[in-house]
Amino acid sequence: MMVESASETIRSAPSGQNGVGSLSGQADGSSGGATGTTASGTGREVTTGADSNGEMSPAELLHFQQQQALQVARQFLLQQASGLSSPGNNDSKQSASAVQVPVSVAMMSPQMLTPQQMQQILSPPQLQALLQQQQALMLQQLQEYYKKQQEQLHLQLLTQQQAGKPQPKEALGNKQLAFQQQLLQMQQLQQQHLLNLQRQGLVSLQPNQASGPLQTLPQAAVCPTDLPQLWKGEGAPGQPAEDSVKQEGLDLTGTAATATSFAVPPKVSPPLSHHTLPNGQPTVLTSRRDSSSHEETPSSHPLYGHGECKWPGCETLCEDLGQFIKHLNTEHALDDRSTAQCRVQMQVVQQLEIQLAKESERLQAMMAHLHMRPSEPKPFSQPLNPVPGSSSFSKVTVSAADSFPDGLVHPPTSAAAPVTPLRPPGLGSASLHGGGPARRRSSDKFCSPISSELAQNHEFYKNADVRPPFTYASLIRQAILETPDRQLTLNEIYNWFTRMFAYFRRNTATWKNAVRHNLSLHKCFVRVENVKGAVWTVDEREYQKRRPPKMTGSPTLVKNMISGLSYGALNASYQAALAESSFPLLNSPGMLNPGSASSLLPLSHDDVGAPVEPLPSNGSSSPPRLSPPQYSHQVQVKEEPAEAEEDRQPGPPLGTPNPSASGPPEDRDLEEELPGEELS
DNA sequence: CCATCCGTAAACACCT
DNA sequence: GAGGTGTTTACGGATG
Repeated sequence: MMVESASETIRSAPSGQNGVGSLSGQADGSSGGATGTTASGTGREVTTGADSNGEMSPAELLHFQQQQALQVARQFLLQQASGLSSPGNNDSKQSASAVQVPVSVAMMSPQMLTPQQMQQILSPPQLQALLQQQQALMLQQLQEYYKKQQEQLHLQLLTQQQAGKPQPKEALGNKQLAFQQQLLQMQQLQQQHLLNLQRQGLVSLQPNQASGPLQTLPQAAVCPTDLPQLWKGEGAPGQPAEDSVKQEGLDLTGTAATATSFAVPPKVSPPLSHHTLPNGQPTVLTSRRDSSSHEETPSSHPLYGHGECKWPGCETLCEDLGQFIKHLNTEHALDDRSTAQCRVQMQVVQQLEIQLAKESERLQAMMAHLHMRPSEPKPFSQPLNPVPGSSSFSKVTVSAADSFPDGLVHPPTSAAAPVTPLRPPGLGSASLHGGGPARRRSSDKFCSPISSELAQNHEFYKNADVRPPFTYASLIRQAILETPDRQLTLNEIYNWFTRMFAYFRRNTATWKNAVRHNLSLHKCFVRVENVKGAVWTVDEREYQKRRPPKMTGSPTLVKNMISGLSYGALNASYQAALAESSFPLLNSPGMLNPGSASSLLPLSHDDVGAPVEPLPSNGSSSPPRLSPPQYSHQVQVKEEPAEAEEDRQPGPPLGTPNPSASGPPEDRDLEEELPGEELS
């Protein structure tokens, strides 16, 4: 148990009842040895009739769009492979524009990469850019489609009138109704598609821009952190949440109507509303079936997984798909509430997109830097490349790592390799390189502060229902260390989890159990009796003991990457790459590395004092937790460490449970200092 | 194949 | 008794 060589990451749990929709959307339970991502590979090369005209059904059109997206992506890959990628592509926007390949051209691309392959090769930002562009395109075409339909309808009406045929009113009405239904159908398809994409984490759509990828993202009127609450709130009928959404001015209905028209007045007969919904394919990038959404996919539904409804805030248990469909039709019919929830979801997507854009920028800069391309200084929050000589990968030392919060620099040797965008298909993608997607095995080698990573991305985790790529132990530790007095009650730990990660706002029973389990199981967590009760502290020594001295990059990372390309996994991977590099560092006995000594300090510093913004988290009921800085002045000791620790801390020499009580030599002392230091 | 780690589930005890 | 807190065991998946 001392050696925590294994994954330091929290992988997507197949078990939990619901898992993250995004993570486990595809296969229930553990069935997915190759979980998810499977189906998408096939049937990919479909060449749908190019002219998306009258004949094409909405579903086909969508499918067509998806194909186009894939083709464009492939084209992009080609460009990259041939080194065409302009160095200027530092941010996703540029990437996006750079990818503007005429559809026709894209369609002709000889490259036949599977979506998985592309995902393996393309970095998240790249995918993001590609998909966003494609979505914009898609929306445009959909709009055209709408127009055509309308024109057709008008024409029909006109001709009928001209013909003087006394068209029974009902007939007209029926036609219009039919048209409306068709529109609605398409809209739902769109919505479905968007949801799918969003769940896959690959794309999110800006409601109010039908075209034009990635642009100034209109800040959501709703605070991202409110979203989860909104969901919950909306779950109950007559909740104010819905109203709040409306009054928040989410005028998406008007502006977004073209994109995702949730605004369709529910005058259309309900029955048809949901038939089209069932079945997006949880698989990555969706497959053909996905688009041909009229046929029921018997086995899956994007809103159904692990036996429960994944409609935001719902989680109703449904034994089978049929039951779920029923539930969907009854509980989530096309009504005001559902519409409002969709709007909220759109906001979620928006936020994710924003976050993704940020991350994309960062990644681009990282890659640019590691490529040694003259990357223009990005407006990062992070002061990277302090290391002048950093240009040489081989020489990245631990100290350098300090300066490399995000740079997943693999100090020795292979550092360069990971960066290359193109890699043997079987191997991990460069973009997610080194750090390893979900697991941190290789992390030791990477020296970048991650807790900082966590801090930097905490906005992301806060809003995105993505499982953080850290183990429970790491997270717990982080939670505890983030507090000025380095101790938390169980409940406070819970609160931290829910506050920091959207993912942990669900399945509370599961992860709370895991938290308790970890607290009890790991020696590094020390329970200290308190007046009020008990608080938990971290024994850094023990914690560090867990880390194995040697770990090198492993192919397993790759595997993870490949297998887990779903939304969560993708992000997790990305995050993990960044994150893992930091946590470990903190954890690792810095002593091992001579150079690390210096870095250890700052790092742990970073770790501890991580700039985690306090951010009013409406999410949790937790008492407003101040950021360390604000806290510093507070009372250090919640209570004197009663003598109740022996039970847990029998013997470890340094095991003084209460950090503040007796500062264990180096580490602890250091850590103690950190807060103050950081604060000042 | 084995050992280890991790996450999850669950049973149980204790306390409020 | 219900619920929260802790502890412990068991299991399966992932990994080296």
